[in-house]
Amino acid sequence: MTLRTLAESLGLSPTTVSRALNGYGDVAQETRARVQAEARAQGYAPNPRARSLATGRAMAIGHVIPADSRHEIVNPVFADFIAGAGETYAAAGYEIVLSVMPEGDEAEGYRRLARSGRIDGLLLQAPRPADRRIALLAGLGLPFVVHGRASEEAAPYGWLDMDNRRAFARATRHLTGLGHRRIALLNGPEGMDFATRRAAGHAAALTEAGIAPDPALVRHEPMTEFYGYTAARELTGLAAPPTAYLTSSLLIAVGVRRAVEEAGLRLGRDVSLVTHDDGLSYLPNGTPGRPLFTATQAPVREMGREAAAMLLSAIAEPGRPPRTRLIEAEWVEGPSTGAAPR
Amino acid sequence: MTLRTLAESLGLSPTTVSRALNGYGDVAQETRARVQAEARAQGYAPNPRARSLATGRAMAIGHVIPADSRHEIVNPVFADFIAGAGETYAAAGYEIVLSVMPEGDEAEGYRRLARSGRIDGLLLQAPRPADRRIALLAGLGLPFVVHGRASEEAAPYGWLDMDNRRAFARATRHLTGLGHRRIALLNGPEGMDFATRRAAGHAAALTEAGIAPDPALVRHEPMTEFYGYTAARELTGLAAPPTAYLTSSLLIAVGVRRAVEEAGLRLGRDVSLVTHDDGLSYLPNGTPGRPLFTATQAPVREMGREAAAMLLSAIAEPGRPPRTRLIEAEWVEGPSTGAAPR
DNA sequence: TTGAAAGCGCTAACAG
DNA sequence: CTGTTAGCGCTTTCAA
Repeated sequence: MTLRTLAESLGLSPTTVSRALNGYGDVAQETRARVQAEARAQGYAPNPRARSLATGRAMAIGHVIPADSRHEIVNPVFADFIAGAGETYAAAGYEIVLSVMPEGDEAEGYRRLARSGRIDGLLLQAPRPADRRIALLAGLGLPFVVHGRASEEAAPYGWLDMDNRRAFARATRHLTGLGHRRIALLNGPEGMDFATRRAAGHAAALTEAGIAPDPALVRHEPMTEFYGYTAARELTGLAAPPTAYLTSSLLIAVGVRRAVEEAGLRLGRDVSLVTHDDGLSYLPNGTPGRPLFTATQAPVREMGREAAAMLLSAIAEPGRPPRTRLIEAEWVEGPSTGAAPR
Repeated sequence: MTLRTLAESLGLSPTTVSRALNGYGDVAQETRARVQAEARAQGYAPNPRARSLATGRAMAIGHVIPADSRHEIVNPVFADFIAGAGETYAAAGYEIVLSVMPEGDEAEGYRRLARSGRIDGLLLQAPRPADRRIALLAGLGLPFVVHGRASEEAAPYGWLDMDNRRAFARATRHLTGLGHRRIALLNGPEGMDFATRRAAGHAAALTEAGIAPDPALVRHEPMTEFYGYTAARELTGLAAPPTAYLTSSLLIAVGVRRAVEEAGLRLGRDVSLVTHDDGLSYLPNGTPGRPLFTATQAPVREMGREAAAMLLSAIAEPGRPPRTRLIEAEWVEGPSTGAAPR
């Protein structure tokens, strides 16, 4: 079932059929109706490969996974983000092409991807403060949007980020407001832009409260329960242990809760905890209205939808200056905080 | 930079250049070397769209995400599986096309995807015991491999699954061997094939030990910490509470641990727990050699690699009877079990 | 309002 | 061993 066979069975030329189907003007109402009816009846679907070759548009967006990755797709944040983006793409007729980028020559990988013509745009995730991929992609002329930011990148580029600094400052302020002065930060991996911003927010709020940031209370690790557990164990064992914890993910918080309880303390009474939470469907912070932890919550799925929309519009209007969007995290009160330090 | 311009700059015909580049025979050694050198020098990369149209192969594999999904990509199991599969695809020059399937007319969605020519094969995840998608895809003639099985599907089809029944029977047997007689099963969502098989393994091992399965001790829910927590709370409150727990995921186990500890019991002493663990990089069961929980462990990433290989070979040799592969879970001893019931 | 013709960039018979 | 010739299925000028 090709455009041509369909045209023949209608006694029309492929041209007319194509125009009728693609909603171009200059086709008689009646002809268009006939064509559409026949197409539906025969179950005709245009071949995207051919269409793509003819139009030059791939109708697909690239998302990249580093091959070695423990931080990308495997982190449910990215999966939820992609799921959200996928909804937007699907509505616009775009597919997602997931590219597994071999380790090593990253630049060449991106270049190949751009040249390949398989995708019309790229969504970049997990940027570092001085991420080279941004200059690279800008140079390649492939439209892209970054999920997160590269804080040290001077040139303008499109991004959508959560206000990490503000969320962590707010959480810290909440804790200083309760009288806490030793507030540990169990952050994500060092070198990630979001972790840098979170640390900055924490430090700023401490300084604001007249507290000198204590490097011994700030940790950077992959965001797993085990890390939260071991870090909190060590911290509870300090001569002057923290009275409050700020954690970068629910899993870290789970680990902290465990260590704290093993140390004979109770969360929300002896020790306070605020965590960041990406609102993951797979890792819910309790049930709605009944959170497990006090948290700053980001709508990751929604962010995926929105980033995708930004990218699609960048593709549709090349030349436009890139847009940026900063999302505010919500504040969710749970039982894990509220207590003044003992 | 097209094949033609490259050919012109070499003074050869596009045909020869194409053959030289694609490793066909019938090209002089020297010509081939010259062509390859020039291609590299000019940074030539063939246009996959054109190649795809000419060959009829898309060089891409489809993975489907239901639009409503809380069970698919958002579950890190699927993400890790896809990451593994992606490695295999990448090595063979294939991309992953992630299709977000709108809710509702699923069948039509798959049909469209098959007709679209965007993909050469499909990897199906999260099957139900009587999953209609299998007959549908078989009818469409699109090669596919199922991650998991549809137990009630009679016709042969390719699949790769973990031996859920056996893993859960083994875990249960381990617990009955310790003398436990009230062994709760906190399973995954009802209706998923894997959950059905896990329940069957649990029941079989109980029966084998002369214990009548107690429906009150078997639960089905999404695999979150909250579920593990609430279910275990209820179970610890029973007149005759379970002395051991078998859980379908690490997050459930985390919830159980919490409920159990809140009830004043200690895991591994007062109460035993064995969990299933998919070996996720994002949700590690402790660190290697130091697990948090005793577990049956499946190598999900590796399964992804292998399923992808099966699919690629099904694509390469159409007509071959479909292959199937059953993966054994490993047994990992942790501190959460080992105790006889009190 | 419709159709003919010329590609999009590549592969694959078929000759030479 | 190399080149000529047709397509793959669709879009898109340009004429009619």
